[in-house]
Amino acid sequence: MTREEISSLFEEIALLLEMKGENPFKVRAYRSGAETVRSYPDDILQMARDNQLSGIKGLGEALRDKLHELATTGRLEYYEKLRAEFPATLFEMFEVQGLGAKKIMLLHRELGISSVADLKQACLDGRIAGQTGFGEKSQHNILESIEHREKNAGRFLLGTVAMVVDRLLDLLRDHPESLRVAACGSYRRGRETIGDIDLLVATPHSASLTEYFSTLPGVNKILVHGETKISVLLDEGMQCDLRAVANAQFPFALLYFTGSKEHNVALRQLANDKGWSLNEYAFTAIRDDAEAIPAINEEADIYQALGLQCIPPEMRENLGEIEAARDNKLPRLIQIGNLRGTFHNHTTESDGRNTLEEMVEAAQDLGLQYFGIADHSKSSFQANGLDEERLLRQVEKIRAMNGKLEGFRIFAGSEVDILKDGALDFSDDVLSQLDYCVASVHNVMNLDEETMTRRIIRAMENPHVTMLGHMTGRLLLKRDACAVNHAKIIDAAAETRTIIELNCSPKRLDMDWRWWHRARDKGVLCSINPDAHSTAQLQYLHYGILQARKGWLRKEDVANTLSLEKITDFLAKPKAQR
DNA sequence: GCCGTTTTCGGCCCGACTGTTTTCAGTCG
Repeated sequence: MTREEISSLFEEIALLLEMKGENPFKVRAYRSGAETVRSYPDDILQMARDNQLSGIKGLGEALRDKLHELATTGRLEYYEKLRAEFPATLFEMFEVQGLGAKKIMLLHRELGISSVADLKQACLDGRIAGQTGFGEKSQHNILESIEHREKNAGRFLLGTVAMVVDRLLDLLRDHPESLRVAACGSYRRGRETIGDIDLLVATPHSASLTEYFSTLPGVNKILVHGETKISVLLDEGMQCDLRAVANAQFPFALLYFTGSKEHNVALRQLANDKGWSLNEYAFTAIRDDAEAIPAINEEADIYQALGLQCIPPEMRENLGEIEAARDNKLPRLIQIGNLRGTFHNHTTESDGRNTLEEMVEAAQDLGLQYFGIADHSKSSFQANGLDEERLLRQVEKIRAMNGKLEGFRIFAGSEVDILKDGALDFSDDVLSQLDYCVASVHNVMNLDEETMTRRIIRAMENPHVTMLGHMTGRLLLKRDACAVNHAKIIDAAAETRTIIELNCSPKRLDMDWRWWHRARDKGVLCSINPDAHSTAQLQYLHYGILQARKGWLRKEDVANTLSLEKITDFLAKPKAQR
């Protein structure tokens, strides 16, 4: 068993105990045990096998024994017995908003409900309202949440898909007959959620590639299997289509399967104007007076043939990019290599998994010149937020570390909670001792649009608020964005010289790419922030770059492309002069 | 179930919100 699997197993035990109505502190012990296993900075599995676990905080005698059993036998009798007490489908009910262990067990006991499907039927029959603790409103909300869940079924986060795609592309490259491979579709366009994966391979022997693909590890079920196309269901639950084409067709297929559909329609119209048709295989002359068809080796050649600059995949949404490419006015989009630093990162001091030192080292390994620490503030109890005293101690520590660093600087900040009325969780006096601050909403997310917008703008008006964190609080596929007036907030950001964050966590990708073009034109600066809770999550920057590119952002629109010297000057200036 | 210790058991991060209820339990962050 892997560390991650053991960690999830402990979490599942916590859930099972909750359902049994066990002591909540016992439940918490398993949750924190799961976290300890997940983040322990040494080979904890080997230590478990060697019975060397004593002295690890959060792992007492009971959890140590269980960890030892898991590490040596791969099984846990305690868990298996616990698991057998409940129907397996009961767990999916936790995905319904507003339902926890208590209510799920009540519905199971009173109405025999043991799956989301049962639950939906019971709502439709009106059997939920009237149960203890449930009324009409609860029944309505449950139904709404189930429908939301159904609507998003079969969609996946960009970050989830990226890992699967990387693995499959590597396997395809391994095949001796594959010449070029690529992922297309909404994945290549950097959409924040993905329906299914579209892969493309150039090969002289299509059939052997599709055959090979059908045998790859992770392929769960074959849906369609032809000579040039195969569709499979992967273990992760997503559908994946592979097209195998001749090398000469590759650029056309790449363009066609990348889309978007609307973008392709517009391109075909341009081809028609030249007397050609355009499909996934080639240009074909369709009129006697057609222009000569140039040689096409790359996707860029197709755009050139149509009289366009090559349009980056992220921009292909038919939102003005074709006109811009025709007029030679495409923006020079930001690239990952333009980033010089990043703000909004967490450490073990609040709810991160790595220490300040580890996070800084990871940032240096990435080649960054500066790194901002913004742990949670005191109101975020659930995230172990820092109070004034702990924050100022952290600032002191950062200042001391900076004294020993050459050509690299740590900026001391805070992710300060925006309270319900728009006030901040720290006084101006405390905030003024920081290098910068990210202000974010973490609670009372259900205000009406006007109140929420006013709340956020009030926070931005504070002279110490450098940037606004994850503007809408959305959790992709899980929780809708808060009601906010984007346009008003963008205007206020321009007015108050407040940076807006592009939060790169694949769960958030917030503010949404659709608004960045407007923000850019208003002169609002962006900060591409990973919201990293571990060293590994610094890689989230890649997703942020994709979103920034979708939003037409250039290097000069993003604050953390500034050199260390320039960003230092920038932060030292009063907000109004930035 | 863990921790700290007043070594044998009591305390364990807090608060808002919701929909129920008629004073509060459950959920969520």
